[in-house]
Amino acid sequence: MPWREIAYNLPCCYGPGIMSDHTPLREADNGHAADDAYRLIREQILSGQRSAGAWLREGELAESIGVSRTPVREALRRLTAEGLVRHERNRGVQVQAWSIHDLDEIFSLRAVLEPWGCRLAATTGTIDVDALDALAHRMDEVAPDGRPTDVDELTELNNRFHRMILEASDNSRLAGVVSSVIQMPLVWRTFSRYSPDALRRSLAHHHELVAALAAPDPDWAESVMRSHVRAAWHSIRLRDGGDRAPGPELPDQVSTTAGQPPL
Amino acid sequence: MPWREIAYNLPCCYGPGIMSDHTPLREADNGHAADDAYRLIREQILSGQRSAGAWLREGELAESIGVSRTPVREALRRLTAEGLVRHERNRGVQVQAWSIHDLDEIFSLRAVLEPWGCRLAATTGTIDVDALDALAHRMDEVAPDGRPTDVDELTELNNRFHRMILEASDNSRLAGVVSSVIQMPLVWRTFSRYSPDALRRSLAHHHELVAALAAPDPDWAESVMRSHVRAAWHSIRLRDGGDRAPGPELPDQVSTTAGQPPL
DNA sequence: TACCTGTGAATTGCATGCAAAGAGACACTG
DNA sequence: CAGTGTCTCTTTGCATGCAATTCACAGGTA
Repeated sequence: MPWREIAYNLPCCYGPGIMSDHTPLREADNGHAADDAYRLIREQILSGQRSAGAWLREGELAESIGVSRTPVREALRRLTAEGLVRHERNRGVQVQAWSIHDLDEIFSLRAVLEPWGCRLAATTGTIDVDALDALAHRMDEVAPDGRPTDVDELTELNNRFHRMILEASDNSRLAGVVSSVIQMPLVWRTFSRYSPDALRRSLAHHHELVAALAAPDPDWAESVMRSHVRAAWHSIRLRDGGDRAPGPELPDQVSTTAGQPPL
Repeated sequence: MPWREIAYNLPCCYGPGIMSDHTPLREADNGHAADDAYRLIREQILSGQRSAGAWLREGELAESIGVSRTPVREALRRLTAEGLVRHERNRGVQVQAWSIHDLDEIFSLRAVLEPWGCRLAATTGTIDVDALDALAHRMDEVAPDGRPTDVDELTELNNRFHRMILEASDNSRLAGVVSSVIQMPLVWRTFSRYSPDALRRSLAHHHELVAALAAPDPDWAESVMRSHVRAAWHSIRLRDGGDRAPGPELPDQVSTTAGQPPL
């Protein structure tokens, strides 16, 4: 069967012969179309360029990114699995919309999982306390007196801080579950909602966590982390008109292990 | 633009013109190639037809299922996101291999999440106790005297029992997280590893859970569920040569809420 | 007006073919 | 004999085009 098209596929990357004039994104083109698509679309969602409820058209995305629809589809399926977008058969994909109820679900889950992970990290004792301490101090610098100079960097440092603790818990699924669940608050651009007081308290918690993990005292670590998460929950809700306390379904202490004197 | 191929795509489903003689699967063909591929591949993995470490070739799967490689790729990406298979760029996809350590991770997570969910279910009080009770009794019938007559049905009933409780917790993410995490034990074909004694105890737990949720007494419900999960953990490990107790990292009681008299 | 019905445009679903990346075999070189 | 280049074969990655579905909207009927 003869095939007459000459350059059916171009030699390497950079898709179809004719390309629209607005340069395709793919800044740090690493040669993996699907990965690029995933990263770029995800960024656009988290940065708010694509707002909740907006439809993501495969064709439009493919053109703007500079790849064909195939890798875009793959990226969209991945984002669907992560819960950032919703997929309806034969209709397309739209950016997931979040409600206060979602926020409550997420924080009540965090308020169970993160303290537990923190306890585990204190128990295994395999955490690099110095690195953790460095992160905490770096955050102080980025947010002197509770006023952040760079919200993005602060968020990034905070994520690394929490991730480091969870990874020391020796339960990789725990770390995976938490990070899959806390995607949404990123959309909320968490730290920009903190009052200076709340932010100062949050940073103080970090230092206290370092101390509890250095001790190491699992009860202390778990308890500080629970305070930390619940305080964050309040800080975010308060800015949102929602002034009732975070869900009554979560008692003040969910998980207290008996006894064991401090130190 | 002339197009000479006649049946380039066949009118509806059922892929390419020439099809190998061994009938493609797609038993309950619902007309959605990607979904069919996902379901069939998943079944083959869970049933053990594709054993851990085996490579899943897109071409082979596509042919055996009776679709093209595109929907197979989509199914494989989905399974990757769920952790059932591993994907290596340009090399392919292989069935995930599990270790005792994975089992411990999963059960220690369950031992935190399911009791908490059970507490929530008892607190919201929105659970259909009668339906739950019916499931518990049905399980008695399928496993009279701790000897299952149909392991598959028993597993299915058990899954429904636990899912029903988690869905009553009013935290959809909790249900999602648990079900995404407990895929692996399915591979272990859990109930076939239970001794008659262990299975009897497990079924008794179910009835006790119904009672605790009917009361409703959140402390009781939470506590029974914790026993239930930890007992299951032991039952599975004991059959595996591993005779040490499930990870010391999880104290016997992870989450005890103070006070509140029974009833 | 309310309710079908049909037509067209936009968009996804899927099959296919080429190009590129690995894996293994084998000869060649130091 | 170990290391290295090259050749081939297998398999994935991606671009593309047709088919099918959905939606909006216009026109016909009660």
